Amino acid sequence: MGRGRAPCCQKVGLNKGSWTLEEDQRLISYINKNGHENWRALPKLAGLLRCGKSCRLRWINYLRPDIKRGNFTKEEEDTIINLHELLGNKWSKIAAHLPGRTDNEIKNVWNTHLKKRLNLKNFTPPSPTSMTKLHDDSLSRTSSSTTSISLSHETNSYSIDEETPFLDEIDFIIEPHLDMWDIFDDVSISTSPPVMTITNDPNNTLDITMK
DNA sequence: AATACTCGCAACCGCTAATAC
DNA sequence: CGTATTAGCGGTTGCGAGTAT
Repeated sequence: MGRGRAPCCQKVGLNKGSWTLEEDQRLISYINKNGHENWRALPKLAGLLRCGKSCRLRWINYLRPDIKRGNFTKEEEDTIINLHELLGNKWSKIAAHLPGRTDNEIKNVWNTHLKKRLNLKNFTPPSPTSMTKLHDDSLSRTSSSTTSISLSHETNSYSIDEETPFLDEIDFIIEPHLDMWDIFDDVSISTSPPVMTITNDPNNTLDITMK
C-alpha cells in the first residue's frame, strides 16, 4: 500500500452484476496459482474486467474451497442467535465461529429468517420512555425499593438512580429483545436469559454509555 | 396461462480502520 | 505526523425463482 496510487475501482469499462462461469473459472484459476495478496492488482493480472473489491467478495463469499453451501443447521442457527445477542451485527465476528460460513451468508440468514422468527416470539424494542421504571420483581438482587432509569437522548446516556445503598452490583433481567443490547456499551450480557450487569458506583448512580 | 407479489440471495455501495509512504 | 490507499465490514439493493391470484 502507499499513497499516490489510483483509487481502487475505476468503474468505467468494468463488468457489474452477476458473475459468469468463465469469470469464476478465471478467478479460481488465478488465485489457485498465485494467491490473492493484492486484490486491486488481481483482476488485471487474472484478465478480469472487474474491480478488486468485486473479485474479493466473489472469492470470499462464493468461490473459496472451504465454503459450506446449503441450509443452516439448527445448531448453526442457535449459534448465530446466541452470538448476535452478545455481539450485535458483527457478522464477521459471528462468521468466525461458524467454519465454512461467510459473514454475508449469516447476515442474509439473520435478516431473512432468524430476525423474523425472533420478532414473532418476542416484543417490541424498548423505547427510552418504556424503560423509565424497573420494579423490584425485574431485579434479581434488590430490596423492595423501586429503581428508576432516566434516559436522555440529548446526552446519549442512561443514568440509573438506585435508592438502595448497599448494592455493589445490580443484575437486570429483562425479557429478551435482542436488538436492545446494541445500544449498550461496557455491559456484560449472558445469553440465557439476557442479563445486563452494571457495577454501582459510590454515589449509587450508574451511567451507561450508548453506542 | 398470464400477471402480480413475495422471498431469498448475490452483489454493490459507502464507510472506516489499518497501513504504507 | 498527516495523507493516501487498501482491505474489510455492514447496510442496502436488485434480480431471479417461486407462489398466489
